[in-house]
Amino acid sequence: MPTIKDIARIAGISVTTVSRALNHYSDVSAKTKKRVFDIAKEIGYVPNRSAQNLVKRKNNTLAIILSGLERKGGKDNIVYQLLSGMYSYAESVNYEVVLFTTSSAHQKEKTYIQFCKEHNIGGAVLNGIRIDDPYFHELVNSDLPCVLIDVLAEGGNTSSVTIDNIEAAKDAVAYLITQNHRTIGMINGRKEADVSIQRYKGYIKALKQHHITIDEDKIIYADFDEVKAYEKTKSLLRRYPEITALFCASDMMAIGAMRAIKDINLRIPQDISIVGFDNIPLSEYTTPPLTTIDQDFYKRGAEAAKQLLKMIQQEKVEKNIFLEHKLLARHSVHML
Amino acid sequence: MPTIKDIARIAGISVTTVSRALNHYSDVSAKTKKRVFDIAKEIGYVPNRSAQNLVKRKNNTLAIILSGLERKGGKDNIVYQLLSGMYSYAESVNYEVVLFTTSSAHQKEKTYIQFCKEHNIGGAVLNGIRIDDPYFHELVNSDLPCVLIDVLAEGGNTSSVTIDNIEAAKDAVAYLITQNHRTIGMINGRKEADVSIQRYKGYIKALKQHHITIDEDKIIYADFDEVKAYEKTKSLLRRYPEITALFCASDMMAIGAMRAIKDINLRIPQDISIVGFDNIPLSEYTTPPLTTIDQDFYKRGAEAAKQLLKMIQQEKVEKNIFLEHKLLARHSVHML
DNA sequence: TTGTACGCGTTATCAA
DNA sequence: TTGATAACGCGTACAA
Repeated sequence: MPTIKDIARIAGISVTTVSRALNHYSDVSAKTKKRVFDIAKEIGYVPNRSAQNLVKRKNNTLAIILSGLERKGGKDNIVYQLLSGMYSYAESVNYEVVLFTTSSAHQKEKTYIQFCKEHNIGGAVLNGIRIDDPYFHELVNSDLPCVLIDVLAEGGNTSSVTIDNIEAAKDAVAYLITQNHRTIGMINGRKEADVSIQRYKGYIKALKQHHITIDEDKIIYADFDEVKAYEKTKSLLRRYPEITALFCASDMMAIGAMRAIKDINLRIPQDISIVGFDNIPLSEYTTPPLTTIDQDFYKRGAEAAKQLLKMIQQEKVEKNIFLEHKLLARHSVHML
Repeated sequence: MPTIKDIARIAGISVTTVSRALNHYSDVSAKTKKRVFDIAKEIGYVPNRSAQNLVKRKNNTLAIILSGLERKGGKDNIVYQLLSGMYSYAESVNYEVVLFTTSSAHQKEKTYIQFCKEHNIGGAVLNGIRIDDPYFHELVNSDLPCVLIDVLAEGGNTSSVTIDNIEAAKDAVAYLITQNHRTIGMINGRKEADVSIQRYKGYIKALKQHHITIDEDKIIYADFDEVKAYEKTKSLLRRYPEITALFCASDMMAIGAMRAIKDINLRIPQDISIVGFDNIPLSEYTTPPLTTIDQDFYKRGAEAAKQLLKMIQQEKVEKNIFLEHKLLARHSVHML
């Protein structure tokens, strides 16, 4: 691999001059500069990033730390969208993105911080990290800029990009209520998850506003998992045949629930109405198409990267950025 | 950021010894070693990858070069699966994976090779790169180990991981024939794409084996795009109302075609049978569920990484690896 | 406008 | 078992 030394030797000048020419310093004669670039091109010179990073002590790289990149995990397309949005913004400002996963971290006993420092990462976007993950706290409490997806930021050098999950859940449930549903079950995610807590609050809020009695037994937790949602929905509906509608905290769970409903020979939406959350690509293709809360994960990723860059450049940023959401009425809800 | 120098200073020993201790060299006394690790932990030492890479001249990094990481591109989940599989294998052998996209390359006028050399990449997996991309040839003809997904390898230091697309397409069409279909249209991808050429051959082969007349006009190209498939299918079916079945070279196109069929008031599968290709997650949720050719992209990614590693380690490898495929009969095909 | 000299953090060579 | 020294490729203060 040719280096600037080679260019210097061939051109008969010093490496300093080569370096400055390559970096478009103003104090290099046009002639020298051209010569340097010609030679560089001719011998196929490519700068060595490691050497550059070493001397510059930074490397224009953002990390995205994911809770999983597992075989079955991508069905909802959320990670992809996030990555895509983040990548696109990073690219536009000449940054690169590297992936790191929680599984990889724990397997190698390498904390997120270690990974970031090793790689000279400027800042990290975190998605789907459980708040009981010790590595998570270590990172969030460090001085490394972090942007959290879907978890409200508190201390440290962190901020977040999310939607107003309370409002969104409230919108979903309120919609069911306007369609005259009064006995509405909820399929929630994980009790400890921030989004689940928020969406639970929104559910409660909507019911209260319409003076509907709350029955905690009609709220079940299915870990954001399609299969668990399937099973738990089955037993929920058997226990409470009076339920006419279901609010699900994710589309994947809604899809599991839809299958459960069909399997116990109930019709959607005539017997059971259902609304999901996320608007994943799949939700458009179910039968019937799923009414859901739309949120834009591509934009979320891009916003997160943008936010992160500001933080890296020490600009002042809002602690929590709330993006738009909207109710997308398709055909899984029936007016009573 | 603390360095080995700091450790050396605190421990009162040389950096050489620290380095050797950290790297588990056998010629360091247990006592010294322990002391080094204790201090390292205490001051929060993290090795600097850039420095390591600079001196070791290698990286333990694989690249995956993607044709796109676009907002709308991930619907089929293929890139995710590939990435997931590749990542999982790479992780198991302590390699890292970095992403690079064709759009990013062309936007910055940075060739794939440049990217790889800059980053000291050991080898690259390529997916979805058009063969008329000049950067593609530059890379494939270089000495950098490359593994191609879905494109047969020829010269250079390349190999490929694919399925037998001819056989797979033949299986799909033969299946339609066993269900007594005789007028079978094909929705293919792109005339120049390797997989499209192979699948075309398989389609022809199946028809010939059963002595069915081939009508090139019943083959259309929809660029692997759902919307284009929708439109082109509409006009195809109007032109040839005698068609009873469609073979699609991708599930996304099949999904577009299904919508077209419904929109012109034909029923699936009673009026038109349809078989797709890929077995993407979506295909299971369509109405009716799509009969398709199943291929495992997760495994493909893992296999590609494995292959790449062998090449990097100068082991002998097969030029083209063919993975399994199988016909997955769901409910979009009707027996005549 | 150009060159000299040094340092970034790490590993490898050789000698002690 | 340890240490001094050089080297990896590059950027930059300072001098010329």
